[in-house]
Amino acid sequence: MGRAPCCDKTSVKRGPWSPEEDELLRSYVQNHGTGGNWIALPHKAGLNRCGKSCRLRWLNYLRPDIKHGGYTEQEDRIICSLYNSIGSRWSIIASKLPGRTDNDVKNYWNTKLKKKAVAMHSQQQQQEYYNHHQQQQGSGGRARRGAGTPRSQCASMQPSPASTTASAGDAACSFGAMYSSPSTLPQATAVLTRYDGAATAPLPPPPPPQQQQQQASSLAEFSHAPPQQAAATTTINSWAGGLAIDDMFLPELLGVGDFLPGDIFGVGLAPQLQADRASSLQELAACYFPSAQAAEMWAAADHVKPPPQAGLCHSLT
DNA sequence: AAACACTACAACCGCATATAA
DNA sequence: CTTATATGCGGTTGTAGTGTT
Repeated sequence: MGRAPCCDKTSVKRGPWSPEEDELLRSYVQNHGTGGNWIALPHKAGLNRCGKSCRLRWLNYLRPDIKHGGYTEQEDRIICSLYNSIGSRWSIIASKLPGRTDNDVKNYWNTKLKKKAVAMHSQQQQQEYYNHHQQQQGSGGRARRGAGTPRSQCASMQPSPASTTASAGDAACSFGAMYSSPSTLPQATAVLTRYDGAATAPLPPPPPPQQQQQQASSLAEFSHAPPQQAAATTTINSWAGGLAIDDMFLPELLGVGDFLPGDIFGVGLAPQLQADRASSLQELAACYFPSAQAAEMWAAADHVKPPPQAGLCHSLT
């Protein structure tokens, strides 16, 4: 049959860790390692704790390479960029930030960064509203997204649908915000779709046929999604709508200098540059494909090689 | 000084997936 | 192949510290 029970949760200590417990766990792991068995570890280490709790304590707090607080501007941008692209995949985001844990990044986002994003998004919308009215009053000049707004971090925060948790009151996670003013988006703005089978938010109403065609062609042009699925974007819920690419930080994250819409997966890059960045691109691409099959479909489209088996998405921090 | 509100973050909970028996 | 457990992860909660009234 199966394995032995994890622990008796009624008899183990819970709540905050004491310095003594920390020291016991730290010294044990440093001397013996985890042994790949967190369940047995607390007993061996002389701790009256659940193995799960020990693992969490070690990974999120006691590891020697952990950084606490003091997030840099660059880290903020990386978090925003990745959240914008892949949603609340904290372990993936944290893996891009040396010394940071998923729990830490998650807390940082929920307590600080999200509020900043909401404020900036609100400011951006006000600006768009203002620009729209200026345009209607015949002042000429096309409304520019974010015009007059400092192009700083999180200015484009519009979390992906799948990142939402259906908390209707949460402006930062408002699906509608993504589509709040599509007419004000520059016509050339590319549309990025990503796979997420667990999209919880409702899809926006389908655009008129002409716009659908235009959207499909923009998808084909930039090839953000595997072509077979990109063509079916408007009919397959798994491709959870469109996400405006208005993000200046992914290229920095990926180490790509001149970023063009569509370059996330290497399309449009010079061959040499594409080769140089293949690893990073594949890592990110891996985040978009739920299965090896999808990755193969992507590979069959002759864009990039399929993500490695043990890709970014499967690695822990 | 006390009461209340807010913030930050550690820890817990539950679910999905991997894996051992 | 089936079942039960281990592990990893994201969401949520609890609480200590700090600021405000």
